[in-house]
Amino acid sequence: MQPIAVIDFETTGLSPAMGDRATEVAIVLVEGDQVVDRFQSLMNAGVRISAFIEAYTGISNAMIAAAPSAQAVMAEASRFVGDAPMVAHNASFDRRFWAAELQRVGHEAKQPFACTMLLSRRLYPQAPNHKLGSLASFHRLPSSGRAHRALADAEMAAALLGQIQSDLRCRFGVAQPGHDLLMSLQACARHAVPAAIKRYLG
DNA sequence: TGCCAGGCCCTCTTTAGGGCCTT
Repeated sequence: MQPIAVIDFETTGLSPAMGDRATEVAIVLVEGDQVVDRFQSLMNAGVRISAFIEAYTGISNAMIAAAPSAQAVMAEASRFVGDAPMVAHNASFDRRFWAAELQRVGHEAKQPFACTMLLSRRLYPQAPNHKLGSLASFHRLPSSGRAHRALADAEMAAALLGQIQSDLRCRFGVAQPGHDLLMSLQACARHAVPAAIKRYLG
């Protein structure tokens, strides 16, 4: 069974195109329902962290100063992920930083991304909202540490992915929901989810 | 407690605008 790499970045802001950089990355490897490996590291990209971001993430300039270089961390993260397809919550955000930080070390971001936020909007329209923490509460998923730190959020996203896969099995009878089904579902409008499942099952 | 961007999606729409979500 091919593992899925669930990733979460902490960063200095919202846009690598505006000069924002990653400050921490965490990746959780999932096979079926099981977390089989974890990678987490702060990273020093040589940029200052604003007071707002420090309060938001708990990651300080002192912590970053003592961290390994962004180049070394991203090279190791790239090796850790390999060719595994990837998942993130609001994946458009993490995909941009994944691509931007890898480009700086000469690596290509070739992995496909599925998004637990888009999938949750399709599968759980009754949820109060689709923030990661809210969905974790909605599903009563276990807490795994301080919110807005990379490993805790990656673990939470992995647990949400497990919930999604479990619900696909129960609601639609899909035996082994894989990354290809997740990609298919997130590309469909909300009302077309059953049709997407039907196409997936052939 | 916020701004920056970008993709998705809803609706008072489609010749557009704005909310959500990520840090």
